[in-house]
Amino acid sequence: MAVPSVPASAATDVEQAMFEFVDAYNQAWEAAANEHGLSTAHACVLGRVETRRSMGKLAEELRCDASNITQIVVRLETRELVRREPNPEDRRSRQIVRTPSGDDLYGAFEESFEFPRSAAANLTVAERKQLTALLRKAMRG
Amino acid sequence: MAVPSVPASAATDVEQAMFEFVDAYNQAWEAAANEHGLSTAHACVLGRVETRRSMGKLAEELRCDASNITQIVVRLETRELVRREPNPEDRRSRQIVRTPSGDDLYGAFEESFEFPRSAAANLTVAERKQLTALLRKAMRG
DNA sequence: CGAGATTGCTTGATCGACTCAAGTAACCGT
DNA sequence: ACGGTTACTTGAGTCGATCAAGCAATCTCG
Repeated sequence: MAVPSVPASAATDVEQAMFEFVDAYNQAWEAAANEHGLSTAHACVLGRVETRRSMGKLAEELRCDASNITQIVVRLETRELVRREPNPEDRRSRQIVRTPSGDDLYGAFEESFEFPRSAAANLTVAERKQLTALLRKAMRG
Repeated sequence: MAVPSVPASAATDVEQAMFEFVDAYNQAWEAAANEHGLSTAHACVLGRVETRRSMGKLAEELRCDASNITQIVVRLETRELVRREPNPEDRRSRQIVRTPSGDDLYGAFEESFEFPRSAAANLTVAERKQLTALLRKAMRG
């Protein structure tokens, strides 16, 4: 599915453009993940643990239940893409880190997720600045 | 989860802004759906059938298996949000239509999905035009 | 016309993602 | 040191998604 969607009849022109952009982004993101044998959930987690993080922090950042994270991390661990290390300062907690092969895989994934890069490349320097400013302003502010 | 994500370390400024925008959009969309007791999949389908569509067309538009659509439409039908009508021109095919209460619910959902509207409202008319143009250009040409 | 392929959808099996409730171990406060 | 809280795990259950099979309607072409 992976389609935020809004029927073809989407309101104004900007709104339509926003929808199309978001949809294209989402699609490209999912496709890139799949290319590397990652589900979107796995890619999310793998992305976050570029720097060491606890399970709880991951759950919070990804806005889901801790038990969901457990499950995903376990699968990533059996694929040896991440490791769960004990936290010497709090033995309840576990620190998740990418393994070197996790780094490689995620690197390859990012590489093939060229949508944002190529979107940026379609714009001049000035336009990029403008777009950044407009997006930020649109998002409330 | 619902986080396309890219680690905090996301490349350039525009790319970061794009990510944040997409993420905010996705989140708002999902939240609006949930507010009305809709999963994202249900909201997708319900949105599409504003105008009559066959199962196959839905599957194609939403890029998923036909059996997935069957399942979702069945659930929507038991909630009386859509109806499956026979297609007199091809008795294998079924036309999906929203019921009046489906219309109401989807209307309420769209109403509460104010992200794109308010994003647009944060911009001047000229800025909206600019943003539309930039997004389209970024998306390839 | 009619047998064989194709199309449109449904069913059933299976898996992953997600949530919730319950459990366990470690920590913290008094 | 006991009670409550925190960090995570486990188990049950649901939904979303895909695949393989099946069935009926339609199409095709000899």
